[in-house]
Amino acid sequence: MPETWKATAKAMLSRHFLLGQLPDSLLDDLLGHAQFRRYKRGESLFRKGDPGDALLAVILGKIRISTLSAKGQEVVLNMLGPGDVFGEIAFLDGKPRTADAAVVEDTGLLTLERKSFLPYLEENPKVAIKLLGVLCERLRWVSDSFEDIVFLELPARLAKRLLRLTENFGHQEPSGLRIDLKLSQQELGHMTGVTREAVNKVLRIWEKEGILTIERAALTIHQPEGLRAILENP
Amino acid sequence: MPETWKATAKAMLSRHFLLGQLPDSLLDDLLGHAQFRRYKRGESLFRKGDPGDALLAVILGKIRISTLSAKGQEVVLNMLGPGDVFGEIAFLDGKPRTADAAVVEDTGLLTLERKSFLPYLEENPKVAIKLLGVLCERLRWVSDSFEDIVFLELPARLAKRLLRLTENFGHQEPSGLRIDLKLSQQELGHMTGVTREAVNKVLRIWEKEGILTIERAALTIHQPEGLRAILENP
DNA sequence: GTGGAACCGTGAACTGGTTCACAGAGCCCT
DNA sequence: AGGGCTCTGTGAACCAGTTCACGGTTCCAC
Repeated sequence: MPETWKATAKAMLSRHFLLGQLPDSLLDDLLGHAQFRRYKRGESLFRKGDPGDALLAVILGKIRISTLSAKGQEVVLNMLGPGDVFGEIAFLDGKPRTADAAVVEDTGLLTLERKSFLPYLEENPKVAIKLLGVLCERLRWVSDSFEDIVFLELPARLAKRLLRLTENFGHQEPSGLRIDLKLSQQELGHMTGVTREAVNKVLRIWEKEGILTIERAALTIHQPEGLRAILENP
Repeated sequence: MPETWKATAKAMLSRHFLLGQLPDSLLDDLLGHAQFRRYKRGESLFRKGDPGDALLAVILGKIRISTLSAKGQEVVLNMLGPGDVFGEIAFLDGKPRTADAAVVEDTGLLTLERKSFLPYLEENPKVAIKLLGVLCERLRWVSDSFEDIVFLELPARLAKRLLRLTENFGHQEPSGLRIDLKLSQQELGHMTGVTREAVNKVLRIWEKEGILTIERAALTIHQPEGLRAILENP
């Protein structure tokens, strides 16, 4: 998408659950301020504490949002794919970034700079209101994750995470839903706030029960209901 | 404050870290849409999942924001005092409340209804932008709490919480900073995601070390540095 | 193809925090 | 002023998840 990126990006944004409701002309305006760039897998986009203040939208590829503890322990907060928007916090308040963002596989991103956008925002309250919606959504998500980690124990947390991953990244296959993010058990541990070994033990139990099968960089869920059941009861 | 509440409320809001920067006329406008009411201690303002969509501001008194797990375990997310604003999420997106709010001690609240405010918002982008700031602030706070709970263990979490409480609710006394929220060790447990007994054990150690003294419904911190030190190392 | 590197599987010992159980302290209501 | 409450202190058994340790797999680069 070397030169046609604007069209693709517009199509993508207009499919966004909130931004999509904006009138066509406003979307064009927005894109007028934006830039498109490609990134290679492994690249770091920014780190927690960095001053950057751009808003980013994933056009294609996969992005990992994470944080490191003082002792180097990592937590993956989210995995993003095409259509997802991130970096809104620093973008909106101009303060340091709240987490790390890195490219998981080759990616194209839309970038919107704070300074080129703020004046525009004042004149377009509709856009501001949409953004309020985006932030509320994000806030609900984070609060939810918070509750999960204090209330649920590992099996439930892991089940929930896998279900969420299937929603965003699962392909339907004859044998079941396949998640083929390059997802090591280590990473799954980081997503659930737990060690590699603990994840392994739970996954193997589920494999024995026929709920899923484990492959190298992928998982196939045969019985999503099995996972849902774990969420419901003790 | 039976009839003069508008003046008091205005004074309070103008001291708010973000809303205070709004021009005087806008503040008056805002207050024109607001209502004042008193609440008795123990009253529930709303529960998670309720449809309510008002924005609330504490004029005086104390409010507890919390959630319950499926099995009835409670987590206190925050304690609010005069000048604090809450309920913005449901207010802004019109969806169900994300947590419970209850009155800890007799309280006066300013209430702003979503429907009477939304049209106004479209015409005053400056207010929308301030609200974006408020949401960013909240998002940073929640993300922070999230990291605390996965990265820090109990002593550090508790130390951090106590320091935060002294900031908002501590009185300076000859012997040290006194927190006299009616704060049972049970509640402290709820705030740190841990049992009453676990809190007790840590507090007693600190008492023996002279960092603080425990009274019935209060704590006196003699050496805040002691707590800060716990945050820094292992 | 082959040698390393990164990932997976699993078991044993350990640990921070829970659960249960019970005894004492302070509080408030009549 | 005394009887019940809720809150505190503490110890013993227990448990989910960690840490450590090590052997086996799969992948990829040369």
